Amino acid sequence: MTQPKSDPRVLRTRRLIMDSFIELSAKKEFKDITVKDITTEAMINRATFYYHFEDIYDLLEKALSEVLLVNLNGDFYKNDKLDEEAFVSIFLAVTNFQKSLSNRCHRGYEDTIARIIREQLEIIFYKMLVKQNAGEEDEALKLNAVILSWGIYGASVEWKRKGIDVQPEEFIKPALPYLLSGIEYV
Amino acid sequence: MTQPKSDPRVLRTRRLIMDSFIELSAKKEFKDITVKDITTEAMINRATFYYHFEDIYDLLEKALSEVLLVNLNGDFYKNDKLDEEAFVSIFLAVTNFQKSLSNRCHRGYEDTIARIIREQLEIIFYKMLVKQNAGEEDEALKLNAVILSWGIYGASVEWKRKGIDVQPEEFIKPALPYLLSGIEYV
DNA sequence: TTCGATTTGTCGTTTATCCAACACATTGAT
DNA sequence: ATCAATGTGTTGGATAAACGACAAATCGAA
Repeated sequence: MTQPKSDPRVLRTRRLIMDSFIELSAKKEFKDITVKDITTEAMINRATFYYHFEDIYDLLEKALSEVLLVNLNGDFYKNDKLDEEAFVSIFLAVTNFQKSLSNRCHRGYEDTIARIIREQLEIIFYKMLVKQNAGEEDEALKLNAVILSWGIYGASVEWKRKGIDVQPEEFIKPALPYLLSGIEYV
Repeated sequence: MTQPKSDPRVLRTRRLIMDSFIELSAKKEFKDITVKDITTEAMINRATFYYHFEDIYDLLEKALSEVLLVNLNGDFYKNDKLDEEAFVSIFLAVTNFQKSLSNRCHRGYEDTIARIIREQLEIIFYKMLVKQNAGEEDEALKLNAVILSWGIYGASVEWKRKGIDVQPEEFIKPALPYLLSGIEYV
């Protein structure tokens, strides 16, 4: 994992690349986007791309993570504790994210996207659990975060399967007790 | 005179600086704008500013040149020849430029602005004269360009003195024969 | 005036970006 | 199947940008 650099040049270049990629994603499918397209749009050298990203899949991963994180942070980070309201708004963020993706047509990468979403959820849950239960054993919190992330992600998949006519709130609220049964530190 | 560099880093940085300066000019007066302000807004290092510009006056000069050139190129470069229509549209560009400047409040730099406008006009006229009279003696064309630039610039000053209720077209059209008397290569 | 704070230019070093070139896929048309 | 064109990923050397530090200049208030 690359540690976050603070050099302005790095931040600027990564932003240019990310924005260009998201821009292009709105026009083409992922499979038709080349590294050359991105670097041309971003007006940076192609070699510079490889300085920051393994390849185009690495970029996809990081771009998706970022977009999802923006979605998540906007909403629920205000009250800082994992109550019912927090779970509902996290679930809403995830389902909104899935909807916006299906517009952008990243077909053929559902499993990649799934993994990214779940990993990000795990990170978020772990952070919130640490805040809420300061001083607890790390491993136990980590395990809880894993379970919660799989649970919420599974719920979003199930919601998707049911079709868009079901409101996410109405779907998740009755399911929450089941998801939380067996969770220690919430 | 610095020769135009083609390195993308150079172009990008200069654009960032220029845009930030123009941005700031809309909010503050020129005298209240510091190099630090500009580089902070542009998110570039202060030392990098001095790599591209002598000082803030150098930037003012180059920024004004560019803005004026954009004004000029947009309009009249289509028909490529110095007929009456071309003179009218050049004059319009200059007077529009002066109006937009008086909004942006660059007080105390009227003479600098004047010089820049005239120099740019000279460059434009020379280019067009070269196109029109391919193969003529350089010095004669240069002289004509100088005379034309002073003439048009003088006319714009005179127009400004008269107040904005006079339409630029109506002002310049009757004056053109006087401006052009004694010009050889038009 | 004097003092402190801010701005201005400059410099040497480190780091990110550019560039040209390369071998190796992948693609698409004939 | 072949060939040309295009994309991929990597390298080494050149150059621009970042950074911290510095002395000098400018400004404003005590």
